[in-house]
Amino acid sequence: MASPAYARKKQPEAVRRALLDAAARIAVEQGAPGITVQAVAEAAGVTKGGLFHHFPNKQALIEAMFADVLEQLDREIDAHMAQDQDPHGPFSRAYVETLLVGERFGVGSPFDALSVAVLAEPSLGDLWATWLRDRLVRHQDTDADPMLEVVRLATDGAWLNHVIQRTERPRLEGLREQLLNLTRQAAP
Amino acid sequence: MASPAYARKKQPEAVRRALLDAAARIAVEQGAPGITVQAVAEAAGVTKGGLFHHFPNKQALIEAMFADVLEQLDREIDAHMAQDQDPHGPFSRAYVETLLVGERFGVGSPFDALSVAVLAEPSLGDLWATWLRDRLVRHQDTDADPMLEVVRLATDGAWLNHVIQRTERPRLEGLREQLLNLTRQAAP
DNA sequence: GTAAAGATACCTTTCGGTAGGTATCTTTCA
DNA sequence: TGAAAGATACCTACCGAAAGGTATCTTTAC
Repeated sequence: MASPAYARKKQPEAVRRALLDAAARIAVEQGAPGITVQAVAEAAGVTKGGLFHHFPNKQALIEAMFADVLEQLDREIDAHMAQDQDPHGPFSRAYVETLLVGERFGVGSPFDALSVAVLAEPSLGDLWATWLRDRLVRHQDTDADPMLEVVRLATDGAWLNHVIQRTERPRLEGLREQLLNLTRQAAP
Repeated sequence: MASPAYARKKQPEAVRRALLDAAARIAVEQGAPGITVQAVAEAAGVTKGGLFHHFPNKQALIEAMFADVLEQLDREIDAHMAQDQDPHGPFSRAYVETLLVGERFGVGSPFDALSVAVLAEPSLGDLWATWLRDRLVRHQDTDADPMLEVVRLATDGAWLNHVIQRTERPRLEGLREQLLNLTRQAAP
C-alpha cells in the first residue's frame, strides 16, 4: 500500500516552479516574516524535505525567487522598449510602464515580492544594484538625463508606497501620464 | 551579595528610551529579522523580563518604536518648514531635505528603521499611510501640485535605493538640487 | 510597607536543517 | 527488448536552537 504522496507523478521542473511561485506569493501576501520553508513547501504541495531537495537552504530559495522575478522584469521591460520609437528615454518609459501600471504591478503581483525579499535579505541588494547598473550602462546614451533619473526614482517611490500601504490600486493613471511626459521634456 | 544588575538605579523613562533606541538601531544594522526581544533587551542593558515590563508584547514594542521615529520625523519636517518663505511647496521641500540629506533621516539613520519595521510588521503600513495622508491634507493648499508629488515620490525612491543597495552616501547633492528646483518650477 | 522596576527561570512553539528511507525515472547492457 | 542498476525526486521523522511569552521572585523608590 503505497503512501498517497508517493503516488503522484514526479515533475521536478513543475515542483521547482511551484516553490518559486509560492515563495513569491507568500512574500506578497504575508510579508517577509511569512516566508518560512514550511509555509512555502506546504503552499507548493510539497514537504519540507522536498523543498530541501531543490534548494540547499532557505537563502538559496529566496535568491532563486529573486533572480526569477528579476528575469521576468527584464523580459517585460525589453518588450516595452521594442515598441518605443522615441530615441530619448525609452528605458525610463519602459521602467514606468512596467513597474507602475503593468499588468503585473499591484497587490499580488510577483514584482511586489522583489521589494519584500530585498529588504528582508540585505544580501540581495547587491543583485538589484548590479541589475540596475547594467541596465543603466546599457542605456547610457539614451537614458542618462537627470530628469529621467527622477522619473525612475518616482516610479520606485510609487511602487514602494503601494507595497507598504497595501492600498487599492490607486489613481496611477495621472501619475503615469505625467511621468511619461517628463521623459519627453527637455529632450536634447 | 546583590546581583550587579540589581545594583543599578531605577530609571524607567531612561530604560524605555534605551529600548526604543536599541530597537531602531538593531533594525537599521541587522534588518528586520534581527529585531528579537532578546537582542533588543540586551542592547538596552536590560533583561527580557525588564522589556516585557515596559511593553506587553513584541508588536507593542515595534509599534512604539515606529510611532517614536515618526514623531521625530514630524518635528524635523516642521523645523524645516518654519524656515521656508516660499509659499509654494514648502512641505515637499522639507520632505526632500529631511529624508534625502538630513542628518537624522538620511541614509543610515533611524528612519531606515521605519521601512524595516513595516516589513517585520505589515500592519504598520496603515500608520504610515495615515501619517502621510494627514500631512497632505494639512498642506493641500501649498503642496497639491502633481509635480510636487513626483518630487516626493522621487525622494522615496532615492531613499529606497540607498537602503537596498547599502552603498556609500553617493552624489545626492545633485539630486537634491534638482528636486528642489523642480518644486519651484511651474509655480502658480 | 507597598507598589513599581527589573531579574530569573521556565514553558511552548516554531524555526531551519539533517538523516535516512521509499518510490519513480533513466541508463546500461545482455 | 527488457530487466537490473543507478540516479533522481520526494517523504517521514527527528533534532538543536532560538523564538515569544509567563510566572514569580528580589530590589529599589516613595
